Amino acid sequence: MPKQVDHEQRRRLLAEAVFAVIGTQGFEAVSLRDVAEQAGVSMGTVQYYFPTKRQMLSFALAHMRERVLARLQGAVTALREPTRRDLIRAATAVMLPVDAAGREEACVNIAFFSAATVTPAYAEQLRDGYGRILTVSVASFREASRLGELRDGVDPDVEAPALYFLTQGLVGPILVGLYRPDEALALVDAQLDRVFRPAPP
Amino acid sequence: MPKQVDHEQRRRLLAEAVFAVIGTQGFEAVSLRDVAEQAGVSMGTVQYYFPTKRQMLSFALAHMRERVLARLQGAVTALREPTRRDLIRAATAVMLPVDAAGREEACVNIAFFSAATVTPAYAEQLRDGYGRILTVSVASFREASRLGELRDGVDPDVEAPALYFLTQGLVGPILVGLYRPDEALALVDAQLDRVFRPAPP
DNA sequence: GGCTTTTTCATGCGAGTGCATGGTAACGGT
DNA sequence: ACCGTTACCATGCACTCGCATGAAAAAGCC
Repeated sequence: MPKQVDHEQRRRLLAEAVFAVIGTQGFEAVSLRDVAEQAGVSMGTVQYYFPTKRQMLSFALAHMRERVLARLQGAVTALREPTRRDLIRAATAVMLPVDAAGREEACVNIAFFSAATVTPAYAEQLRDGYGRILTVSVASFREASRLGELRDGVDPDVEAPALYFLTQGLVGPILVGLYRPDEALALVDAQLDRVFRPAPP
Repeated sequence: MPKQVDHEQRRRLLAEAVFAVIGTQGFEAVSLRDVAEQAGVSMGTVQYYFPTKRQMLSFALAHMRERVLARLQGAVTALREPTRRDLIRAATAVMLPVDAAGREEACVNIAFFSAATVTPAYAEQLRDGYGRILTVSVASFREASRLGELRDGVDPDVEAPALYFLTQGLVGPILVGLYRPDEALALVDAQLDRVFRPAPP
């Protein structure tokens, strides 16, 4: 029984094609034909790996989550001797559309957020994904608080969601050109300044 | 020359139908037939008032902005002897999907944000609309700062965007059920507590 | 090499799309 | 009362959509 291709890898390839189509032509323009063309295969192949369009999009959403997490992991491990603030700042920067990859991910994510308002399955996936990130963020802030890195009177259970939602709120405005990435990062830094104790020289 | 109907009002009616369709079936499901049925008219009528679908959606986006501003105005004027913090909090609450109207508006807005990533005309409209709100917010914070209502060392030019983008970032998570409206308002209040001086008894 | 299984593709189909067209009802001015 | 403008509607058309079908190509196993 021959099994020469890795189905999961093939699906990831198609998911990347989905991202490209969403990023260049928008979510509503995603069709099986466009995805097939973008991936360089025929339409039948797309159907072979995804029985239905919705399943394809659902897989793409799951793959997008993993892609973001991978990029986040990479950005974190790239730091040499980072402080906790450095880690949080790097993770925040990953979620902002500052480069091409981040912008594509942001476009895809906002598209799925929009679709999630009428497709509960997407909403559940987004809850899981972002809820996990939020949990990690809270844990990181709590650890910083335990180590005395935060200013007096700063509640990590408030500041973690605050920074997280601030970041989320910056994505849309950056995408439409209302705010520049450097302005957004400056705002994030200002927030971090107010939360973290100044570093001892 | 008979002119018995108000074209602008008719367009607003159709725009409201567009909102209903987006809110219940999603942005990509918006068709001229759906809008016509939702509005209780025929498809030809929709075409009569909007030469093309894109112009209809563009008008709908502009009308949505006015609807939000009207609801914001209403919420603000409903307050009796409000403090500046009360005003800012009320305006913030309007932009969060806490009730049915707010939720519908949020669904429509996020849909247009998504579409704006590939439709520059939408992006420009969103920039104008939200940029205006942001400007007003900054002005309000500056006024509060001038009157000494803010805590020491608080920069209104930082806090105004921070609160605004925090609010924007809360919209999506509330829509998908990751965060509850009361949690979001609590976060906003915490932010306001940190920015505004405690009220003198 | 033959054969089965896996993988890929081309094509067809019904449904739905945006838009164009021609026709019809309603109203205001004279 | 009549007519022209306005408002509205039903229908047709070319197109695209997701999905189903059947066949061709590729690849491991005997």
